[in-house]
Amino acid sequence: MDHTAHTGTGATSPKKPFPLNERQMDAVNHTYGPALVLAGAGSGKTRVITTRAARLISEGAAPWSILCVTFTNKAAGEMRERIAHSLGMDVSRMWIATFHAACLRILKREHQKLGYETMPAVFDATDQKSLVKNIIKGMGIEDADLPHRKVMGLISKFKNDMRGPEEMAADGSIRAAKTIAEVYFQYQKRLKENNAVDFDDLMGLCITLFENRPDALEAYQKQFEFIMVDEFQDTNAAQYRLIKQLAGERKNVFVVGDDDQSIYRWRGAKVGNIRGFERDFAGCKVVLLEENYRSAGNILSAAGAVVRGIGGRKEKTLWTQQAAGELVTLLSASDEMDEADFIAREIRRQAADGGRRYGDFAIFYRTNAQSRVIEESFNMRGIPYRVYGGLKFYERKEVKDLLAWLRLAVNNSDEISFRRAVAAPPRGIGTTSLDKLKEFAVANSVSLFAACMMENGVSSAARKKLAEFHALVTQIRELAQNDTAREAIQHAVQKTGYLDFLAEKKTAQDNARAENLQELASAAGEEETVAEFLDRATLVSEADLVEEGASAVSIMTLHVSKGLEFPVVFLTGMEEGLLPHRNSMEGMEEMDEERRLCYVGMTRAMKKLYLTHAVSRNIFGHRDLAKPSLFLKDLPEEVVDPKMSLKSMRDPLPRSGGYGGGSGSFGGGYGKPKPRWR
DNA sequence: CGCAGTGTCCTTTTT
DNA sequence: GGACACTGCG
Repeated sequence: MDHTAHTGTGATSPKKPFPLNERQMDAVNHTYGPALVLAGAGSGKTRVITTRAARLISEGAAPWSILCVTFTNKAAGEMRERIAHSLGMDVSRMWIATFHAACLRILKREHQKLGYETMPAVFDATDQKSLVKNIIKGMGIEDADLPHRKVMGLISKFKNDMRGPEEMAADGSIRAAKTIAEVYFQYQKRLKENNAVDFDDLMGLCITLFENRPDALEAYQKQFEFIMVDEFQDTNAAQYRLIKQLAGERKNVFVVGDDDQSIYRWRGAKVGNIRGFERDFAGCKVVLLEENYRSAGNILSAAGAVVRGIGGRKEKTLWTQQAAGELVTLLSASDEMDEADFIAREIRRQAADGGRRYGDFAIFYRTNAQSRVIEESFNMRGIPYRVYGGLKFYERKEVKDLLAWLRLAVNNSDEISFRRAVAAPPRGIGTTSLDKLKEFAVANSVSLFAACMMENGVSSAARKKLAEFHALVTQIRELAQNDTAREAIQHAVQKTGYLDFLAEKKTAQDNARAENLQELASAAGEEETVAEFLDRATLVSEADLVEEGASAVSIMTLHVSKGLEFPVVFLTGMEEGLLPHRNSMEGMEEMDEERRLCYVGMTRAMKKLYLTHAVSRNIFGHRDLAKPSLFLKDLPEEVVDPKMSLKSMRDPLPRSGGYGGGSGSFGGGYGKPKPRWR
């Protein structure tokens, strides 16, 4: 591949013209004991990790003695490939995985030691949501008084801090702590009844296992002679604990991170783990990677200015041997349509000139809701694009419905899947029958599924239907045991009647849904078991789906963009309330995280960076005036080329009020208001 | 019991 | 402009 198509992780181009620099070599050659690599954006950290892993193996380490934890499955796959390529050998026995996938793998072997007779199912966000809502409802509380979103967030946060319901109840800083703690308690109980675990439990259970069973811990400590952790700044307390457990006395832990790219604090990530590491692994080797191989000089200066003022950060100054390159274009659009149109025209122009391909461009935004306008503009002009995130493929209704059948077939105790499958396609079993069935199941301590075949007190018509349903699931269970995942899905689509159900309706949406089911079948491997496929389906992330060198413009949130790189980047919606987001503008810590998010987006750009903002934007269906983001004020004047869209010049202020204190000015940001638009 | 139509609340960011 | 809960009809 000669063209600079984007690659997935910080892995950068497959073929590096430069040899490793001195500091990179220093890190690569570190063998025993703890090491902390502070790696700035684009400083070649992936290369350091893969080169080191390859070196360890070539010097005699067994592939399976290396545990390498990454942030996305995609990063894991790429690292594995690069190591295999550089060694010219099979490294499938190396442990390269996300925390979640690695823990799942451990639990598959060890779940019985934790009291699970059969391997529990992994509930995803949607399943969690149904469960939590169900519990809240069961407690007789209105959802408005206890938003399930908030409850889920708190439960997750506590789990990631390894704190239980009791600790939550006692936490004075939380409103309605007692009630939410009760939901937490019920939630754990119900998970167990469903023979299920959630994402956070994957880590929590491994920690518990290692705490309670020194023999198990010792076995893994012995196996993992070398541990490497990528994106260390985004590890949470539980993950860090796990690393410490596995590192044991040997302490061969090599972590790579960048506190400037810590953007998951809201999810429990602790940047403080970097400082914690220096304390817990006293005397660890510290390597600072500051040479950036990705971005042109002006991009780097602009990005650096955004995070410079953040308190308590590890001082790093990225530099590059590359030329300054083009100026960073700062576009003021009059509204979000105008913003989208500018981007679309700019991309089409550059693609038509032959200088760039559509795959060279990426568009980032803070919230998923911002994608729609951009899509519309692209559709109008026939520009190919792919949106990552938003409604995820595996969370679409039809996909979830079908997966529910498979999951129920594999795990008969899974009540959430039962309820979903029994209702899709509709088969005349409604809330009344299900309530009765549930009552019976609880009274007799059996699963809903088992209750179908018993004297369950449901009306006879419904009972017949339940028995039919039971038979169908049993049939699919047999398919699931004998067929490959792909075959099983194809059969299930037919047998459940789901395809016929969609075919009857014939709306455009139903056709799309039928196609999605087809896509689901092709997503399943031909050599994969159903159980394997279900695990994979639960743990895929958005970033995993970003295609290498796609011939379409990539559109995604800033969070998804982490680890990627593109020749041309548009960072949109640079407005107060959006970036920084209104919900994060209160606290200092939150604001700093917004800055880092901005920094992450900017540092994805290799050759050219555009920052765009709109003067007015439709939000919740109401048009609001938006001030340019205060982050723009930090940009050094000499690297920025401010522009106004033609529409804005004609009509810069559609309503009274202005923005940032005056038309054409950015509130005295990077110097005098002297727009040099062309 | 299922569905379509109406009204309400919204929305950060995701492994 | 959308997800989702509720309602009232067939």
